[in-house]
Amino acid sequence: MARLKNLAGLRAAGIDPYPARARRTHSIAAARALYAQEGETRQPVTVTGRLRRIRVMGKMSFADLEDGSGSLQLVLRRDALPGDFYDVVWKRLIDLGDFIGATGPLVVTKTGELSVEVQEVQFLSKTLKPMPDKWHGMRDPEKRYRRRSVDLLANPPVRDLFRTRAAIVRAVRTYLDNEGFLEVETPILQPLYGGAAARPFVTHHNQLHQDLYLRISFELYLKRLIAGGYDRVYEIGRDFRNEGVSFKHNPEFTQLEFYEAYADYQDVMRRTEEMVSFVAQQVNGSPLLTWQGQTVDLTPPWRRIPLRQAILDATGIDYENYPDAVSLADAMHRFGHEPDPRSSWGKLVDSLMAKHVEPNLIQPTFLIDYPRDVSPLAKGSPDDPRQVERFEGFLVGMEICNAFSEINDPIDQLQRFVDESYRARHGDDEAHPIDEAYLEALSYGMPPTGGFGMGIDRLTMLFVDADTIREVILFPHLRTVKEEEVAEGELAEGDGEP
RNA sequence: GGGCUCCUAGCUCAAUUGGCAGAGCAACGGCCUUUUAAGCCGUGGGUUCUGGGUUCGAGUCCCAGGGGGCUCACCA
Repeated sequence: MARLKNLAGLRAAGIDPYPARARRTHSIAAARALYAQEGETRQPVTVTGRLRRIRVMGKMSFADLEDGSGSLQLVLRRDALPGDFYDVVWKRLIDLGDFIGATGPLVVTKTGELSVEVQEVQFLSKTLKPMPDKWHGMRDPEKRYRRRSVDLLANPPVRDLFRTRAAIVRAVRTYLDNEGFLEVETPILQPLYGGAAARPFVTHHNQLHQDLYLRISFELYLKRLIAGGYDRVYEIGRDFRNEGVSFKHNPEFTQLEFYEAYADYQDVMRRTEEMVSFVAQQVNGSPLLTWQGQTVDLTPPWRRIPLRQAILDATGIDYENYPDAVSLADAMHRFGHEPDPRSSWGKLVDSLMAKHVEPNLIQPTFLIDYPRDVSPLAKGSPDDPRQVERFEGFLVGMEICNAFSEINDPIDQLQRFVDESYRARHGDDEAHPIDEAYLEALSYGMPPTGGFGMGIDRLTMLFVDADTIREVILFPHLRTVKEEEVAEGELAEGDGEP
Protein backbone atom coordinates (compact mmCIF):
# COMPACT_ATOMS: atom_id res chain seq x y z
CA MET A 1 0.00 0.00 0.00
CA ALA A 2 1.60 3.21 -1.19
CA ARG A 3 0.28 5.33 1.66
CA LEU A 4 1.88 3.11 4.27
CA LYS A 5 5.16 3.48 2.46
CA ASN A 6 4.69 7.24 2.51
CA LEU A 7 3.87 7.09 6.22
CA ALA A 8 7.17 5.33 6.84
CA GLY A 9 8.87 7.82 4.53
CA LEU A 10 7.60 10.75 6.58
CA ARG A 11 9.00 9.19 9.74
CA ALA A 12 12.30 8.51 7.99
CA ALA A 13 12.39 12.18 7.01
CA GLY A 14 11.95 13.14 10.65
CA ILE A 15 8.33 14.25 10.20
CA ASP A 16 5.79 13.13 12.80
CA PRO A 17 2.82 11.88 10.73
CA TYR A 18 0.44 12.40 13.66
CA PRO A 19 1.59 15.41 15.70
CA ALA A 20 -0.48 16.33 18.73
CA ARG A 21 -0.77 19.98 17.85
CA ALA A 22 -1.48 22.14 14.86
CA ARG A 23 -0.66 25.82 14.53
CA ARG A 24 -2.96 28.04 12.63
CA THR A 25 -3.65 31.74 12.54
CA HIS A 26 -6.85 31.65 10.52
CA SER A 27 -9.64 29.30 9.68
CA ILE A 28 -10.16 29.25 5.95
CA ALA A 29 -13.28 31.35 6.33
CA ALA A 30 -11.31 33.82 8.45
CA ALA A 31 -8.55 33.95 5.84
CA ARG A 32 -11.12 34.74 3.17
CA ALA A 33 -12.61 37.40 5.41
CA LEU A 34 -9.16 38.86 5.94
CA TYR A 35 -8.68 39.11 2.19
CA ALA A 36 -12.07 40.69 1.75
CA GLN A 37 -11.03 43.32 4.28
CA GLU A 38 -7.41 43.94 3.39
CA GLY A 39 -6.76 42.45 -0.04
CA GLU A 40 -3.54 40.57 -0.69
CA THR A 41 -1.45 40.34 2.45
CA ARG A 42 2.23 40.81 3.02
CA GLN A 43 1.98 39.10 6.39
CA PRO A 44 1.76 35.30 6.15
CA VAL A 45 -1.30 33.47 7.40
CA THR A 46 -1.36 29.84 8.48
CA VAL A 47 -4.35 27.72 7.49
CA THR A 48 -4.95 24.04 8.17
CA GLY A 49 -7.09 21.35 6.65
CA ARG A 50 -7.43 18.32 4.43
CA LEU A 51 -5.93 18.21 0.94
CA ARG A 52 -8.90 17.65 -1.34
CA ARG A 53 -7.27 18.10 -4.73
CA ILE A 54 -3.67 18.33 -5.88
CA ARG A 55 -2.58 19.61 -9.29
CA VAL A 56 1.13 19.09 -9.81
CA MET A 57 2.52 21.02 -12.76
CA GLY A 58 6.19 20.22 -12.58
CA LYS A 59 8.00 22.66 -10.35
CA MET A 60 4.78 24.25 -9.20
CA SER A 61 1.61 22.82 -7.74
CA PHE A 62 -1.87 23.91 -6.87
CA ALA A 63 -3.87 22.24 -4.17
CA ASP A 64 -7.24 22.72 -2.53
CA LEU A 65 -7.19 22.72 1.25
CA GLU A 66 -10.44 22.24 3.15
CA ASP A 67 -11.31 22.80 6.78
CA GLY A 68 -14.67 22.93 8.51
CA SER A 69 -15.23 26.48 7.36
CA GLY A 70 -14.52 26.14 3.64
CA SER A 71 -11.77 25.51 1.18
CA LEU A 72 -8.89 27.54 -0.17
CA GLN A 73 -6.30 27.06 -2.90
CA LEU A 74 -2.64 26.63 -2.05
CA VAL A 75 0.12 27.57 -4.48
CA LEU A 76 3.38 25.70 -3.94
CA ARG A 77 6.53 26.60 -5.83
CA ARG A 78 9.64 24.51 -5.58
CA ASP A 79 11.80 27.59 -5.23
CA ALA A 80 9.69 29.11 -2.47
CA LEU A 81 9.85 26.07 -0.21
CA PRO A 82 12.78 25.16 2.02
CA GLY A 83 15.46 22.72 0.84
CA ASP A 84 14.24 19.73 -1.13
CA PHE A 85 10.84 19.76 0.58
CA TYR A 86 9.00 20.17 -2.73
CA ASP A 87 10.58 17.22 -4.51
CA VAL A 88 11.03 14.87 -1.58
CA VAL A 89 8.11 15.51 0.76
CA TRP A 90 5.43 17.28 -1.24
CA LYS A 91 5.64 15.25 -4.43
CA ARG A 92 6.53 11.89 -2.86
CA LEU A 93 5.19 11.57 0.64
CA ILE A 94 2.04 13.67 0.84
CA ASP A 95 -1.18 12.10 -0.41
CA LEU A 96 -4.64 13.28 -1.29
CA GLY A 97 -6.64 13.43 1.90
CA ASP A 98 -3.74 14.18 4.22
CA PHE A 99 -4.07 17.04 6.69
CA ILE A 100 -1.49 19.79 6.52
CA GLY A 101 -0.97 23.34 7.62
CA ALA A 102 0.24 25.90 5.11
CA THR A 103 1.85 29.23 5.83
CA GLY A 104 2.26 32.12 3.44
CA PRO A 105 0.76 35.39 2.25
CA LEU A 106 -2.69 35.55 0.65
CA VAL A 107 -2.46 36.19 -3.07
CA VAL A 108 -4.76 36.07 -6.06
CA THR A 109 -3.64 33.96 -9.01
CA LYS A 110 -3.82 34.90 -12.69
CA THR A 111 -7.15 33.18 -12.98
CA GLY A 112 -8.49 35.11 -10.01
CA GLU A 113 -8.38 32.39 -7.37
CA LEU A 114 -7.58 33.48 -3.81
CA SER A 115 -4.66 31.36 -2.62
CA VAL A 116 -2.01 30.96 0.00
CA GLU A 117 1.44 31.36 -1.55
CA VAL A 118 2.99 28.62 0.54
CA GLN A 119 6.36 29.22 2.20
CA GLU A 120 6.12 26.51 4.83
CA VAL A 121 4.14 23.31 5.32
CA GLN A 122 3.46 21.52 8.61
CA PHE A 123 2.33 17.95 8.35
CA LEU A 124 -0.74 17.25 10.51
CA SER A 125 -2.20 13.81 9.83
CA LYS A 126 -1.63 10.93 7.42
CA THR A 127 -4.50 9.34 5.52
CA LEU A 128 -4.14 5.62 4.85
CA LYS A 129 -7.21 5.00 2.73
CA PRO A 130 -7.78 6.55 -0.69
CA MET A 131 -10.41 9.24 -0.97
CA PRO A 132 -13.65 8.42 -2.80
CA ASP A 133 -14.02 9.62 -6.38
CA LYS A 134 -13.42 13.37 -6.42
CA TRP A 135 -16.22 13.96 -8.84
CA HIS A 136 -18.86 11.35 -8.06
CA GLY A 137 -18.15 11.13 -4.34
CA MET A 138 -19.62 8.10 -2.63
CA ARG A 139 -23.15 7.32 -3.72
CA ASP A 140 -23.97 3.79 -2.71
CA PRO A 141 -26.44 4.31 0.17
CA GLU A 142 -25.18 1.34 2.11
CA LYS A 143 -21.59 2.53 2.01
CA ARG A 144 -22.70 6.06 2.84
CA TYR A 145 -24.63 5.06 5.96
CA ARG A 146 -22.19 2.44 7.18
CA ARG A 147 -19.20 4.72 6.68
CA ARG A 148 -20.78 8.04 7.39
CA SER A 149 -17.44 9.73 8.05
CA VAL A 150 -16.40 8.98 4.48
CA ASP A 151 -19.79 10.13 3.23
CA LEU A 152 -19.38 13.40 5.10
CA LEU A 153 -15.90 14.06 3.80
CA ALA A 154 -16.75 13.06 0.25
CA ASN A 155 -20.13 14.75 -0.04
CA PRO A 156 -20.21 18.32 1.28
CA PRO A 157 -24.00 18.64 0.92
CA VAL A 158 -24.34 15.96 3.58
CA ARG A 159 -22.34 18.09 5.98
CA ASP A 160 -24.66 21.00 5.29
CA LEU A 161 -27.69 18.80 5.86
CA PHE A 162 -26.73 18.06 9.44
CA ARG A 163 -25.99 21.72 10.06
CA THR A 164 -29.54 22.41 8.94
CA ARG A 165 -30.80 19.72 11.26
CA ALA A 166 -28.98 21.33 14.17
CA ALA A 167 -30.43 24.70 13.19
CA ILE A 168 -33.94 23.23 13.26
CA VAL A 169 -33.47 21.86 16.77
CA ARG A 170 -31.95 25.15 17.87
CA ALA A 171 -34.89 27.10 16.45
CA VAL A 172 -37.39 24.83 18.20
CA ARG A 173 -35.57 25.42 21.49
CA THR A 174 -35.47 29.15 20.89
CA TYR A 175 -39.18 29.25 20.22
CA LEU A 176 -40.14 27.23 23.28
CA ASP A 177 -37.66 28.98 25.58
CA ASN A 178 -39.03 32.34 24.48
CA GLU A 179 -42.55 31.14 25.24
CA GLY A 180 -41.61 30.29 28.81
CA PHE A 181 -41.27 26.52 28.45
CA LEU A 182 -38.84 24.74 30.74
CA GLU A 183 -36.58 22.17 29.11
CA VAL A 184 -36.39 19.00 31.19
CA GLU A 185 -35.03 15.47 30.95
CA THR A 186 -36.98 12.39 31.93
CA PRO A 187 -35.95 8.74 32.14
CA ILE A 188 -35.04 6.79 29.04
CA LEU A 189 -34.89 3.56 31.04
CA GLN A 190 -38.37 3.08 32.38
CA PRO A 191 -39.88 0.36 34.55
CA LEU A 192 -43.09 0.79 32.55
CA TYR A 193 -43.43 2.21 29.07
CA GLY A 194 -46.30 4.26 27.76
CA GLY A 195 -47.58 7.36 26.04
CA ALA A 196 -47.83 5.83 22.58
CA ALA A 197 -49.10 2.76 20.81
CA ALA A 198 -45.90 0.86 20.11
CA ARG A 199 -43.92 -2.13 21.22
CA PRO A 200 -40.88 -1.29 23.36
CA PHE A 201 -37.32 -2.52 23.53
CA VAL A 202 -36.69 -4.45 26.73
CA THR A 203 -33.43 -4.40 28.64
CA HIS A 204 -32.30 -5.57 32.04
CA HIS A 205 -30.65 -4.05 35.09
CA ASN A 206 -28.33 -6.68 36.52
CA GLN A 207 -27.88 -5.40 40.07
CA LEU A 208 -31.55 -4.64 40.57
CA HIS A 209 -32.69 -7.84 38.82
CA GLN A 210 -35.20 -5.69 37.01
CA ASP A 211 -36.38 -5.55 33.43
CA LEU A 212 -36.53 -2.05 32.05
CA TYR A 213 -37.99 -0.59 28.89
CA LEU A 214 -36.46 1.98 26.59
CA ARG A 215 -39.02 4.75 26.44
CA ILE A 216 -41.48 4.92 23.57
CA SER A 217 -42.48 8.48 24.53
CA PHE A 218 -41.89 11.08 27.24
CA GLU A 219 -45.55 11.79 27.71
CA LEU A 220 -46.43 10.43 31.13
CA TYR A 221 -43.35 11.76 32.88
CA LEU A 222 -43.82 15.21 31.38
CA LYS A 223 -47.42 15.37 32.52
CA ARG A 224 -46.32 14.38 36.01
CA LEU A 225 -44.22 17.54 35.88
CA ILE A 226 -47.27 19.59 34.92
CA ALA A 227 -49.06 18.06 37.90
CA GLY A 228 -46.01 19.01 39.95
CA GLY A 229 -46.45 22.67 39.19
CA TYR A 230 -44.46 23.53 36.09
CA ASP A 231 -46.93 25.12 33.69
CA ARG A 232 -44.90 24.66 30.54
CA VAL A 233 -42.34 21.92 29.96
CA TYR A 234 -40.67 20.34 26.96
CA GLU A 235 -38.15 17.68 26.16
CA ILE A 236 -36.21 16.93 23.01
CA GLY A 237 -34.72 13.46 22.98
CA ARG A 238 -34.67 9.96 21.68
CA ASP A 239 -37.58 7.55 21.57
CA PHE A 240 -37.21 3.86 20.83
CA ARG A 241 -39.86 1.76 19.18
CA ASN A 242 -39.49 -1.90 18.43
CA GLU A 243 -41.18 -1.74 15.06
CA GLY A 244 -40.39 -2.06 11.41
CA VAL A 245 -37.92 0.13 9.57
CA SER A 246 -39.02 2.17 6.57
CA PHE A 247 -38.36 5.41 4.75
CA LYS A 248 -40.11 7.18 7.61
CA HIS A 249 -39.29 4.89 10.54
CA ASN A 250 -36.03 4.34 12.38
CA PRO A 251 -35.97 2.25 15.58
CA GLU A 252 -34.68 5.26 17.47
CA PHE A 253 -35.81 8.72 16.51
CA THR A 254 -35.78 12.22 17.89
CA GLN A 255 -38.95 13.48 19.41
CA LEU A 256 -40.08 16.84 20.72
CA GLU A 257 -42.84 16.85 23.27
CA PHE A 258 -44.25 19.86 25.08
CA TYR A 259 -47.04 20.21 27.61
CA GLU A 260 -48.85 23.40 28.38
CA ALA A 261 -51.15 23.93 31.34
CA TYR A 262 -54.38 25.85 30.78
CA ALA A 263 -54.28 25.08 27.06
CA ASP A 264 -56.46 22.75 25.02
CA TYR A 265 -55.86 21.08 21.69
CA GLN A 266 -57.07 24.15 19.79
CA ASP A 267 -54.45 26.27 21.56
CA VAL A 268 -51.82 23.65 20.80
CA MET A 269 -52.81 23.63 17.14
CA ARG A 270 -52.23 27.37 16.91
CA ARG A 271 -48.93 27.00 18.71
CA THR A 272 -47.88 24.23 16.33
CA GLU A 273 -48.30 26.30 13.18
CA GLU A 274 -46.67 29.25 14.89
CA MET A 275 -43.70 27.19 16.04
CA VAL A 276 -43.12 25.39 12.75
CA SER A 277 -43.36 28.56 10.70
CA PHE A 278 -40.98 30.24 13.17
CA VAL A 279 -38.53 27.41 12.61
CA ALA A 280 -38.89 27.83 8.86
CA GLN A 281 -38.21 31.53 9.17
CA GLN A 282 -35.12 30.94 11.30
CA VAL A 283 -33.70 28.09 9.26
CA ASN A 284 -34.93 28.84 5.78
CA GLY A 285 -35.73 32.54 5.88
CA SER A 286 -39.13 31.81 4.41
CA PRO A 287 -42.24 29.72 5.07
CA LEU A 288 -41.97 28.30 1.56
CA LEU A 289 -40.07 25.04 1.13
CA THR A 290 -39.53 22.76 -1.82
CA TRP A 291 -39.85 19.07 -1.17
CA GLN A 292 -39.38 16.54 -3.99
CA GLY A 293 -40.38 19.16 -6.52
CA GLN A 294 -43.45 20.36 -4.62
CA THR A 295 -43.76 23.70 -2.91
CA VAL A 296 -44.93 23.54 0.68
CA ASP A 297 -46.22 26.67 2.38
CA LEU A 298 -45.99 26.65 6.16
CA THR A 299 -47.71 30.01 6.64
CA PRO A 300 -50.43 29.79 9.31
CA PRO A 301 -53.22 29.01 9.52
CA TRP A 302 -52.99 25.43 8.31
CA ARG A 303 -55.98 23.56 6.96
CA ARG A 304 -58.12 21.89 9.59
CA ILE A 305 -60.22 18.95 8.49
CA PRO A 306 -62.23 16.69 10.76
CA LEU A 307 -60.89 13.17 10.43
CA ARG A 308 -64.37 11.89 9.62
CA GLN A 309 -64.73 14.34 6.73
CA ALA A 310 -61.26 13.59 5.36
CA ILE A 311 -61.95 9.88 5.27
CA LEU A 312 -65.40 10.40 3.76
CA ASP A 313 -63.91 12.55 0.99
CA ALA A 314 -61.10 10.12 0.27
CA THR A 315 -62.98 6.83 0.47
CA GLY A 316 -66.70 7.52 0.43
CA ILE A 317 -67.03 5.88 3.82
CA ASP A 318 -68.65 7.81 6.65
CA TYR A 319 -67.51 5.86 9.66
CA GLU A 320 -70.26 7.40 11.79
CA ASN A 321 -72.65 5.15 9.90
CA TYR A 322 -70.74 2.05 11.01
CA PRO A 323 -70.45 2.32 14.77
CA ASP A 324 -68.69 -0.96 15.43
CA ALA A 325 -65.74 -2.85 14.06
CA VAL A 326 -67.83 -5.51 12.35
CA SER A 327 -70.03 -3.14 10.37
CA LEU A 328 -67.13 -0.84 9.49
CA ALA A 329 -65.00 -3.73 8.29
CA ASP A 330 -67.97 -4.89 6.26
CA ALA A 331 -68.36 -1.47 4.69
CA MET A 332 -64.65 -1.34 3.92
CA HIS A 333 -64.96 -4.66 2.13
CA ARG A 334 -67.81 -3.31 0.07
CA PHE A 335 -65.71 -0.30 -0.91
CA GLY A 336 -62.88 -2.57 -2.01
CA HIS A 337 -60.56 -2.31 0.98
CA GLU A 338 -59.00 -5.16 2.92
CA PRO A 339 -59.37 -4.46 6.62
CA ASP A 340 -57.44 -6.42 9.20
CA PRO A 341 -60.19 -8.51 10.84
CA ARG A 342 -58.53 -8.28 14.27
CA SER A 343 -58.60 -4.48 14.31
CA SER A 344 -60.74 -2.48 16.68
CA TRP A 345 -63.11 0.11 15.25
CA GLY A 346 -60.64 2.87 15.98
CA LYS A 347 -57.78 1.03 14.32
CA LEU A 348 -59.89 0.51 11.22
CA VAL A 349 -60.58 4.23 11.10
CA ASP A 350 -56.89 4.89 11.58
CA SER A 351 -55.94 2.53 8.78
CA LEU A 352 -58.36 4.24 6.38
CA MET A 353 -56.70 7.53 7.25
CA ALA A 354 -53.16 6.20 6.92
CA LYS A 355 -53.81 4.56 3.58
CA HIS A 356 -56.14 6.94 1.81
CA VAL A 357 -55.77 10.34 3.43
CA GLU A 358 -52.23 10.73 4.79
CA PRO A 359 -50.30 10.21 1.51
CA ASN A 360 -52.20 13.07 -0.11
CA LEU A 361 -51.64 15.64 2.63
CA ILE A 362 -48.76 17.53 1.07
CA GLN A 363 -49.58 21.01 2.35
CA PRO A 364 -49.62 21.33 6.14
CA THR A 365 -52.90 20.01 7.43
CA PHE A 366 -54.43 19.19 10.78
CA LEU A 367 -56.79 16.28 10.98
CA ILE A 368 -58.94 16.80 14.06
CA ASP A 369 -61.27 14.84 16.31
CA TYR A 370 -60.08 11.27 16.55
CA PRO A 371 -61.80 8.09 17.68
CA ARG A 372 -61.64 7.58 21.40
CA ASP A 373 -60.49 3.98 21.31
CA VAL A 374 -57.15 4.76 19.63
CA SER A 375 -56.48 7.65 22.00
CA PRO A 376 -56.23 6.35 25.57
CA LEU A 377 -54.68 9.55 26.96
CA ALA A 378 -56.81 12.11 25.15
CA LYS A 379 -59.77 13.87 26.69
CA GLY A 380 -63.19 13.08 25.25
CA SER A 381 -65.06 15.62 23.16
CA PRO A 382 -67.84 17.13 25.29
CA ASP A 383 -70.41 16.69 22.52
CA ASP A 384 -69.44 13.23 21.26
CA PRO A 385 -68.43 10.43 23.59
CA ARG A 386 -66.88 8.44 20.74
CA GLN A 387 -64.44 11.22 19.88
CA VAL A 388 -61.54 12.85 21.64
CA GLU A 389 -59.99 16.32 21.41
CA ARG A 390 -57.02 15.28 19.39
CA PHE A 391 -55.28 16.33 16.20
CA GLU A 392 -52.46 15.11 14.06
CA GLY A 393 -50.41 17.37 11.80
CA PHE A 394 -49.39 16.23 8.32
CA LEU A 395 -46.84 17.47 5.82
CA VAL A 396 -45.62 16.04 2.51
CA GLY A 397 -47.70 12.92 3.05
CA MET A 398 -46.31 12.14 6.49
CA GLU A 399 -47.63 12.48 9.98
CA ILE A 400 -45.27 14.81 11.79
CA CYS A 401 -47.09 15.52 15.02
CA ASN A 402 -49.79 14.32 17.34
CA ALA A 403 -51.46 16.30 20.10
CA PHE A 404 -54.47 16.43 22.32
CA SER A 405 -56.23 17.85 25.30
CA GLU A 406 -54.86 15.65 28.03
CA ILE A 407 -57.06 13.60 30.28
CA ASN A 408 -56.74 15.05 33.77
CA ASP A 409 -59.62 13.16 35.36
CA PRO A 410 -57.84 10.30 37.18
CA ILE A 411 -60.95 8.13 37.20
CA ASP A 412 -61.53 8.63 33.47
CA GLN A 413 -57.85 7.82 32.90
CA LEU A 414 -58.07 4.67 35.01
CA GLN A 415 -61.08 3.54 32.97
CA ARG A 416 -59.13 4.10 29.72
CA PHE A 417 -56.23 2.09 31.04
CA VAL A 418 -58.61 -0.69 32.03
CA ASP A 419 -60.02 -0.64 28.49
CA GLU A 420 -56.48 -0.86 27.16
CA SER A 421 -55.61 -3.80 29.36
CA TYR A 422 -58.70 -5.52 27.99
CA ARG A 423 -57.28 -4.97 24.50
CA ALA A 424 -53.90 -6.25 25.62
CA ARG A 425 -55.51 -9.47 26.86
CA HIS A 426 -57.14 -9.82 23.46
CA GLY A 427 -53.91 -9.74 21.53
CA ASP A 428 -53.17 -6.03 21.02
CA ASP A 429 -49.47 -5.92 21.83
CA GLU A 430 -49.43 -2.16 21.47
CA ALA A 431 -52.13 -1.57 24.07
CA HIS A 432 -51.23 0.94 26.73
CA PRO A 433 -50.22 -0.60 30.08
CA ILE A 434 -51.71 0.69 33.33
CA ASP A 435 -49.35 3.21 34.89
CA GLU A 436 -50.11 3.53 38.61
CA ALA A 437 -47.54 6.24 39.23
CA TYR A 438 -49.11 8.36 36.54
CA LEU A 439 -52.60 7.80 37.90
CA GLU A 440 -51.39 8.79 41.34
CA ALA A 441 -49.93 12.01 39.97
CA LEU A 442 -53.27 12.80 38.32
CA SER A 443 -55.02 12.08 41.60
CA TYR A 444 -53.16 14.96 43.20
CA GLY A 445 -54.62 17.11 40.46
CA MET A 446 -53.39 18.28 37.06
CA PRO A 447 -54.71 21.44 35.42
CA PRO A 448 -56.35 21.27 32.00
CA THR A 449 -53.36 20.66 29.75
CA GLY A 450 -52.57 20.52 26.07
CA GLY A 451 -49.86 18.10 24.99
CA PHE A 452 -47.86 17.80 21.81
CA GLY A 453 -45.35 15.45 20.20
CA MET A 454 -43.45 15.91 16.95
CA GLY A 455 -40.89 13.83 15.08
CA ILE A 456 -37.84 16.02 14.52
CA ASP A 457 -36.42 13.66 11.90
CA ARG A 458 -39.47 13.93 9.72
CA LEU A 459 -39.61 17.68 10.05
CA THR A 460 -35.97 17.72 9.00
CA MET A 461 -36.82 15.62 5.95
CA LEU A 462 -39.09 18.42 4.77
CA PHE A 463 -36.46 21.10 5.34
CA VAL A 464 -33.64 19.30 3.56
CA ASP A 465 -35.76 17.75 0.81
CA ALA A 466 -34.96 14.17 1.89
CA ASP A 467 -37.14 11.29 0.77
CA THR A 468 -35.93 8.89 3.46
CA ILE A 469 -35.42 9.28 7.20
CA ARG A 470 -32.02 7.59 6.90
CA GLU A 471 -30.77 10.65 5.10
CA VAL A 472 -31.36 12.88 8.14
CA ILE A 473 -30.02 10.51 10.82
CA LEU A 474 -26.23 10.45 11.03
CA PHE A 475 -26.05 6.76 11.83
CA PRO A 476 -29.31 5.15 10.80
CA HIS A 477 -30.03 1.62 11.85
CA LEU A 478 -28.66 -1.03 9.47
CA ARG A 479 -28.19 -4.73 9.97
CA THR A 480 -24.75 -5.60 11.26
CA VAL A 481 -22.61 -7.31 8.70
CA LYS A 482 -21.11 -10.63 9.79
CA GLU A 483 -17.46 -9.98 9.03
CA GLU A 484 -16.98 -6.24 9.18
CA GLU A 485 -13.66 -6.31 7.35
CA VAL A 486 -11.93 -3.66 9.36
CA ALA A 487 -8.49 -3.25 7.86
CA GLU A 488 -6.67 -4.09 11.07
CA GLY A 489 -4.94 -7.22 9.83
CA GLU A 490 -4.12 -5.41 6.64
CA LEU A 491 -2.61 -2.49 8.54
CA ALA A 492 -0.58 -4.61 10.95
CA GLU A 493 0.76 -6.61 8.05
CA GLY A 494 1.68 -3.61 5.95
CA ASP A 495 3.13 -1.67 8.85
CA GLY A 496 6.07 -4.03 9.07
CA GLU A 497 7.14 -3.18 5.55
CA PRO A 498 9.63 -0.37 4.94
C1' G B 1 -41.92 -10.94 8.16
C1' G B 2 -43.93 -11.23 2.58
C1' G B 3 -43.06 -9.63 -2.70
C1' C B 4 -39.81 -7.35 -6.35
C1' U B 5 -34.87 -5.97 -7.31
C1' C B 6 -29.63 -5.08 -6.87
C1' C B 7 -24.34 -6.47 -5.15
C1' U B 8 -18.14 -6.21 -10.72
C1' A B 9 -11.02 -2.49 -9.00
C1' G B 10 -10.33 2.30 -3.39
C1' C B 11 -14.74 5.44 -5.84
C1' U B 12 -18.44 5.92 -10.05
C1' C B 13 -19.92 2.57 -13.63
C1' A B 14 -19.46 -0.96 -18.37
C1' A B 15 -19.15 -6.19 -20.11
C1' U B 16 -23.82 -8.58 -26.83
C1' U B 17 -26.96 -15.43 -27.12
C1' G B 18 -23.20 -18.37 -21.54
C1' G B 19 -17.17 -17.34 -24.81
C1' C B 20 -9.96 -13.75 -22.97
C1' A B 21 -13.41 -9.13 -16.77
C1' G B 22 -13.02 -3.26 -18.95
C1' A B 23 -13.31 2.49 -18.72
C1' G B 24 -12.97 7.25 -16.02
C1' C B 25 -11.26 9.02 -11.40
C1' A B 26 -7.78 7.40 -7.55
C1' A B 27 -2.71 4.81 -7.20
C1' C B 28 2.35 4.01 -9.33
C1' G B 29 6.55 5.79 -13.08
C1' G B 30 7.72 9.95 -16.43
C1' C B 31 7.02 15.29 -18.76
C1' C B 32 5.19 19.96 -17.26
C1' U B 33 6.03 27.17 -12.95
C1' U B 34 -0.95 29.80 -13.35
C1' U B 35 -3.98 25.16 -12.54
C1' U B 36 -8.89 24.63 -10.35
C1' A B 37 -12.78 17.54 -12.53
C1' A B 38 -5.44 20.54 -15.04
C1' G B 39 -3.12 18.07 -19.41
C1' C B 40 0.03 14.40 -22.02
C1' C B 41 2.83 9.41 -22.19
C1' G B 42 3.26 4.79 -19.66
C1' U B 43 2.30 0.86 -15.55
C1' G B 44 -0.01 -1.95 -11.93
C1' G B 45 -4.64 -3.07 -9.73
C1' G B 46 -10.24 -8.15 -9.21
C1' U B 47 -12.42 -14.14 -3.95
C1' U B 48 -17.33 -10.23 -10.05
C1' C B 49 -20.97 -10.49 -1.88
C1' U B 50 -20.41 -15.97 0.10
C1' G B 51 -21.19 -21.33 -0.63
C1' G B 52 -22.96 -25.05 -3.78
C1' G B 53 -24.86 -26.65 -8.74
C1' U B 54 -25.64 -26.89 -14.37
C1' U B 55 -22.05 -26.43 -18.47
C1' C B 56 -16.39 -27.78 -22.57
C1' G B 57 -16.80 -22.84 -20.48
C1' A B 58 -20.55 -18.78 -15.44
C1' G B 59 -20.02 -11.71 -13.81
C1' U B 60 -24.12 -13.73 -16.81
C1' C B 61 -28.27 -19.59 -15.75
C1' C B 62 -30.21 -22.60 -11.11
C1' C B 63 -30.31 -23.39 -5.49
C1' A B 64 -29.06 -21.74 -0.53
C1' G B 65 -27.10 -17.88 2.54
C1' G B 66 -25.44 -12.51 3.65
C1' G B 67 -26.23 -7.34 2.81
C1' G B 68 -28.66 -3.06 0.34
C1' G B 69 -32.82 -0.57 -2.16
C1' C B 70 -38.03 -0.29 -3.29
C1' U B 71 -42.72 -2.00 -1.76
C1' C B 72 -46.79 -4.38 1.34
C1' A B 73 -48.09 -5.19 6.45
C1' C B 74 -47.31 -2.26 11.43
C1' C B 75 -45.71 1.91 13.99
C1' A B 76 -44.38 8.54 14.46
